[in-house]
Amino acid sequence: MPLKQTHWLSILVQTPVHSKLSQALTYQSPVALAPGALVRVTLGTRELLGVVWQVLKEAPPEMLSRDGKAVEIKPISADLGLTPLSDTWRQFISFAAIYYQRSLGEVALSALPPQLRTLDATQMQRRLKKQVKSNTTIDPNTGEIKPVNNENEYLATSVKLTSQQLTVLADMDSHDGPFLLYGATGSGKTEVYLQAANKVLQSDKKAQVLMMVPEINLTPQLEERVRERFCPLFGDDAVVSMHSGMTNPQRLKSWLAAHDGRARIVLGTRMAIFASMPHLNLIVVDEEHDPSYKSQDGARYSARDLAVYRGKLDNAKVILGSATPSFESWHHSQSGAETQGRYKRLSMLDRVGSSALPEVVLVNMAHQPKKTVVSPPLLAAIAERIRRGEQSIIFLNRRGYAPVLHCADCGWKSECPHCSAYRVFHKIDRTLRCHHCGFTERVPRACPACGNTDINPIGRGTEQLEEHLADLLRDVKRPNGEAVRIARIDADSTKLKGALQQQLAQVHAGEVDVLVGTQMIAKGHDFRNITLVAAVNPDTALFSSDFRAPERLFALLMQAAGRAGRDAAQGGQSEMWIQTQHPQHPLYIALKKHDYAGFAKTQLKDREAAMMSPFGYSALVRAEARTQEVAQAFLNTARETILAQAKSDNGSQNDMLQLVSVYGAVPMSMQRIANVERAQMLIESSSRKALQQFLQQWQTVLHKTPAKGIIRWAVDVDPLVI
DNA sequence: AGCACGCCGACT
DNA sequence: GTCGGCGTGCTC
Repeated sequence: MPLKQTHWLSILVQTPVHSKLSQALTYQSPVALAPGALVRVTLGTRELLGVVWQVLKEAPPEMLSRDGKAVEIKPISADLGLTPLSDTWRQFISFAAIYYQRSLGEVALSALPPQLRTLDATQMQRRLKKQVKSNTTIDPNTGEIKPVNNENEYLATSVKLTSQQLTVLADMDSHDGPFLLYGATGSGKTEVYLQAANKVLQSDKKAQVLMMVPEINLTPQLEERVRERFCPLFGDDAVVSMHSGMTNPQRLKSWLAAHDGRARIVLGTRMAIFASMPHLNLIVVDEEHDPSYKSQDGARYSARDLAVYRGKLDNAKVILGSATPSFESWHHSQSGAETQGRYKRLSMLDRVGSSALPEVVLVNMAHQPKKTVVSPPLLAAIAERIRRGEQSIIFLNRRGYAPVLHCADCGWKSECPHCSAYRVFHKIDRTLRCHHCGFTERVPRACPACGNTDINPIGRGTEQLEEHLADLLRDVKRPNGEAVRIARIDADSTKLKGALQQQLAQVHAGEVDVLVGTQMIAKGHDFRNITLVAAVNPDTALFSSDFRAPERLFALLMQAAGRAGRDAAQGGQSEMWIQTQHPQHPLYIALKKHDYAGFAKTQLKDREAAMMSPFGYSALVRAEARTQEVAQAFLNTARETILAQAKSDNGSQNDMLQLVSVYGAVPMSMQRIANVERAQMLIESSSRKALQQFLQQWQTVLHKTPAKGIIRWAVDVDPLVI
């Protein structure tokens, strides 16, 4: 029913890119609303959260439904009454949606806290009132209620900055950025972030800072440091967290605090890049090389790349920090005509307290007996640490007891019936578990194929390594004569909530002598008393088909090495041991010299020759179906359509296609997961612009391609693995 | 994506 | 007779 006086609005709701409703919908409102306002609207029988995207100047042209009747434009149900989202926030969402080939509605709505979708207007108002209350404190003496004092006196920190930290901070003051802060582990990057943040927050009463970390559970120390530093200055609710481990009410609370400007610092994982921060002045991306900044579901965005764009939009400085930057960032921060130095590189090569980086020791496993797990020299080195009362970390990137169970008689292997993968043998509960779909069974007594009772594990995982080390070290005694204490940290040992924190605390308290684990312990943890870090079998990544595997291995080993000798007193005697069949491999040679720059240079040369990122751009289309044929046929049909279209069009489309290569559909490297077949198609271009243009049209073609039997499909722009 | 409508099989 | 299976189609 048309209202007497009405305002026409285009409004975004949660709609997937697949559906016909991927565009903004039109509603009307009796009162004027600004773009960015949050409203509730009806869609069919449901009531949904909507974001006002545009205010239309006039009544929209009449839409006709299939049966020829005019589609009625409904009024909105309610305005939630929040401050509208900013123009730059909306621009940012638009950019992300276009760049990553998703609908506006999907990106905008998934950028908001989930609970906002369920609250109606009255619940929202109640919530806001509560929020105001929590922003006040009760004076313990008078019982008087007063607002938190946000204009606290400046607390001078007792931290003494190194000269390189001061240099870097001065450079950040005098340049616009974005900055690549290239700093060795232990060089004091975190202190630079805190100082930079402090400066911004002190100089502008409203300024906000966004700090991103790869995984917040793994870096509680950073959160602690940020709170310790800034809560006394700006109040307890000036620092909020945003990550998926929080409950929905907590997430809403943090989001609202950031949105209305009360939160001065937002500390979060990749999702925090979409936080509404009206006075955003600084973005820090810690460990910017970390793959977890790239989302692997829904809109597959890179929070690191988006951070650079958001900084530009919001006129905020951007600091990307790492000891082993992504090759993309490294390349972009090179001075030279080619890259025009898009980022400003700032280096901090000395460790605080001038503790040396640990010495890298390579053990040539080709000279060891065939099935050696822990070589005698490494074992001796570990034993030596135990006798001295020092700690060691041993890395193995395979959890479970053994990656596969095998029957020597008939050749049966413990394949997962639902995936193209082996089920892993877990001795601890005598199960075979698929690490992809979770399918679990008791270990069979005899070979399921031939009945032979002699079935054996092949290879080894952390569980077995822990057992093996306990055996090898059983006669070694600690300084006080007690037996060795060995612990294991991996996804299995930390399944229970809080288990990780508890286990880490044990290591910190010195209750563990040897820690066995997967890469989850390589990240972010400062263990003071660790003087030996060893990678037992890192070679697999050297010859992986994944072109980023060497980069990741190098970063992981550097990071792992950084765990050792954080204490200046022990820095000199700390060691990083690597057991390898290929001690002459350039990666290990570079690692031995702690030569990230040299390694990056040779790797970037290879990538340039192959026109890979950052010299070329790519996207993947992935399709899932019950059969591989159906998945591939869908992709190939779409490909033929767009190629035919371009051929018949002699103009711009054809020109664009000259710059883009579209390859045929192939099975994904993990071809089948949980009985779903997966196929992918690679699209490459030397021009980002051409690739974007192509993807734009590709999107419509894909939508029109018959998708019978297709479970889902999605485009992944700038994929991590090809 | 939800959610309703709709048309066929085994149950209190 | 009804509960419920998931196929088709619509939502400003």
